Amino acid sequence: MSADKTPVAPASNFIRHIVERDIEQGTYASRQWCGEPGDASTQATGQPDPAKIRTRFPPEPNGYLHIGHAKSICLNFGLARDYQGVCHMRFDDTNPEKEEQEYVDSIKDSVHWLGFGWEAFGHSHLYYASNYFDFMYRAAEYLITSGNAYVDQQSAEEMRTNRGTLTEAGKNSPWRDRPADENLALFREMRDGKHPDGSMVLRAKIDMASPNINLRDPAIYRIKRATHHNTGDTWCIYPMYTYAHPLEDALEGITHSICTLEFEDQRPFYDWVLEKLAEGGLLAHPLPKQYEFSRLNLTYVVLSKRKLIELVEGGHVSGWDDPRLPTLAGARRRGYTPEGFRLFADRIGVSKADSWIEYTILEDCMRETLNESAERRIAVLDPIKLVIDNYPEGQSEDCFAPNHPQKPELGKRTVPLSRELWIEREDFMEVPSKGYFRLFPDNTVRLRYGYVIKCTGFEKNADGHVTVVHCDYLPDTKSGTPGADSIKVKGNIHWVSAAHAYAAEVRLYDRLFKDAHPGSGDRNYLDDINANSLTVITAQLEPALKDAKPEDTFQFERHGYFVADKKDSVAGKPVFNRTVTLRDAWQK
RNA sequence: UGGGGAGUCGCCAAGCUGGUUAAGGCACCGGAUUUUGAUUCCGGCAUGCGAAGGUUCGAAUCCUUCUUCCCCAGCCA
Repeated sequence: MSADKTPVAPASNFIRHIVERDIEQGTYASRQWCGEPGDASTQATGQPDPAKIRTRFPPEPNGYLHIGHAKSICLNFGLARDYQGVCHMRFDDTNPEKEEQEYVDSIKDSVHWLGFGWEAFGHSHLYYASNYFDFMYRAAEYLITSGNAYVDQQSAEEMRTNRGTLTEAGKNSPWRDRPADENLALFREMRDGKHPDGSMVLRAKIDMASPNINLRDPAIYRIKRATHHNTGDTWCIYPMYTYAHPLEDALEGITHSICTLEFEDQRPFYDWVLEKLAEGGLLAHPLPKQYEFSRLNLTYVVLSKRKLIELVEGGHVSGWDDPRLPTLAGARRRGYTPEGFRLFADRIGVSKADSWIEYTILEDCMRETLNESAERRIAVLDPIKLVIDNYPEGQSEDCFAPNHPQKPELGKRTVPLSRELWIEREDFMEVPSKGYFRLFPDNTVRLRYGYVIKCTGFEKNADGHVTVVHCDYLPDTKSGTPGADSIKVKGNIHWVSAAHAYAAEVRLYDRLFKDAHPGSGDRNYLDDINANSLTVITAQLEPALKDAKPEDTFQFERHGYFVADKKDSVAGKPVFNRTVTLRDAWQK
């Protein structure tokens, strides 16, 4: 069925147009690539770059990836894939205080899980900003000697006041016109640990009166005595993101540097740095260009790093991989699929408009991919006993259920039928509501893959709750036999033999927030938490489910998609997480 | 009251070097098939492109004014 469904090419977007235009005009055709990142003279020894374009996914390893990152990953790696390019996996690790190896590992894992890799043209394109510290330092010295940077000894406080405001120009630092050789000596002292943290900073010398605040002599190097996860204690000065990022891109031969809208104001500085270093011969044209797109906003979800941390540390969820969290680790445990995320990324598109994607779009992408891939199984989540009074006690027989209705090649499995079954509580009504066509007194219904039965009665307990439903089966109506269709019934309910069922823990997840825009208005987003986002039940499952392996996904027929939990399942005793329910036209 | 962005159907989003019946997806509404009230299939769904003027034979596309929303004053990224 998927064969005749030609995969729809991702919708066009402004970034694709730019890439296509650049390829057509040969904007980057003259780039040299020596096989690894390097400055102008190093790359000059290389060959014409076999990659038509180079993009990069540059997370800071200071947290877990979330759905918003998935959009960026699909964009950057997708572009490289579609235009014979390469996407570099790059860790932007310029702030040792916040970064850890643990995050590096989980990020790599998530990118791979999403289906992308960084092996191309015979090389592994895994890079770290920290590997460029030597070059960044050298480039900073060049900026100093060329009169484009100076060491400022104002306090952070003074720098802030002298930066001016959005509407007023800033004031020049008293150190702004220090001679280059003094700046150079001071900068070297900074590097050599002669000055305490925070005592001075290297600043680009641009324009304190610029209407763009980011151009009012931005800091590019700070003193910070911290052990770096990669370079250890080699350095006590570290470059700032705004300075480091364009250099990283340039050294790696990145053609299209794609980031989110909030960096738009930063672009003039990005170009400024690159241009200055190109003038000095440290970098070669053509230089990378930065393009910005709007970040993902999802209804009912919170994606800010700060809030995610708060949810985890505040104990509102069980950890970074809690299935209710929008982290990729959580989504994976929830049973969300890489295919679903890729479909989602294609579906929501890329633009510069602020937007809120409806959460159901994501769910629908998961349903769509899971419907295709997940085998069907039977599970009774809210069990009530059904007794077939005319079925012999102690007897049982096999019924045959296809593993996938649209894929007969996946075969069938047997499910045992006996006198006492578990059925879904909501599949019986003492007094049927209008349009209800399942079980109620005197109604006939099919036991899916089994017999047609007729409801003959029911029992109630003292509280008035139905405890047992009674029925008779019609012997000649077994599914797959010639008489199966002799009686037409509208209702079709699933069941599990009580004597053979596997009673398992099943977690039913719902959205973490009850408001589409958590924390909007003057509310605290924590007050919008849905108190019923997790329901743990004991369900009665068909016997075959006992052998499910961690991360096996299934459709529990008439319910939804479920996954055997990655963490809490043990051999022979899997527990299941509900990924997403099936659509239900009836409940509306 | 500085600078940078964005406003096309309920939600996304093409189109924007002027000329198309204003793509497509999701949602929604019909109807068909169906041993999942699932899936699949077929059909419907913007005289309208934030607003008002203007240019033009012709404008979502060009010009002017207005309006709404988002981002920026870390030695974070």
